[in-house]
Amino acid sequence: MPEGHTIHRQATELRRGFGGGPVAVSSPQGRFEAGAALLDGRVLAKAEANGKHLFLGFSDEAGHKPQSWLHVHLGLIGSWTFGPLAAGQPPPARGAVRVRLVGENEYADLRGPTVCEVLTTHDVTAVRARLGADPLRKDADHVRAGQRILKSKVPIGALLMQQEVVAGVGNVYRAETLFRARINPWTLGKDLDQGTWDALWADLVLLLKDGVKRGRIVTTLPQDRDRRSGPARREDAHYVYRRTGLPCRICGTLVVTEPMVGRNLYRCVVCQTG
DNA sequence: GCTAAATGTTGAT
DNA sequence: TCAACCTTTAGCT
Repeated sequence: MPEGHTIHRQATELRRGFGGGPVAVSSPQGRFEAGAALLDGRVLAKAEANGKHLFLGFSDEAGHKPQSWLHVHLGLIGSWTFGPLAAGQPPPARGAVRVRLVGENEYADLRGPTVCEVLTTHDVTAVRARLGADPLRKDADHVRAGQRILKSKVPIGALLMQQEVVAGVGNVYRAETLFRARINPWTLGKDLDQGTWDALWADLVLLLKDGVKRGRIVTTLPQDRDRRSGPARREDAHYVYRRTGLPCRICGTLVVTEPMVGRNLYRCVVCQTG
């Protein structure tokens, strides 16, 4: 379920499990053999996420700067799985493993990514330069994103999905943050004001951080859930995302879905008039 | 148990 | 504009 929070979580897990030590890199599936050979046996020096992009930096020796990077974008169905290494036993064979990392005590398998390639530090800088403000990064420039949004003739619902504007937000977060702000997703960027953008950004920071902590996306406030106490159940996690035809948690109007730039957009036409 | 759709992006046509 | 990626889950029978 890869929106930005997932990738940041995985970066942390990879850093914790493999950082600072040599990593055996292979491609059981065979589609990344040449790339794997470039990285095999080197030390994982960095693991960081930028929006939905993951960058693993490899160096020749511990403590050195990385010269080669594994760049991964999971796309729609890509995934990482992690597991402990049973002594002397290879990790379980299941599905098409594009990349396998084997460290001292654990392994990580990558399946189904859209992007999986080896880059130089220079290339990594170029990829990152194309990305917009990431709510999960301290170096995020939300003012710059706002300048772009507040003069755009594109609907805010589409702008939030543009990774060169805001990096890490996907279909779930865009639908939910716009509902929480009661904003009509079809409102053009230029028709928003600075205060509205600042509030939207603050909410995205809050939601994505919460997503990293939980490992899943929960956007509802406890008082808006069908069961108002205890942990949020899956069917209680969202206001509008994938709730087509169900009553809005606030006003009871049925949630509608309609395509926006080729993706399903969910909203409440009564609550979201801002 | 089966089928369709899905949190996203790239590259070919 | 469309296929590919190739897994997971929701929804149906």
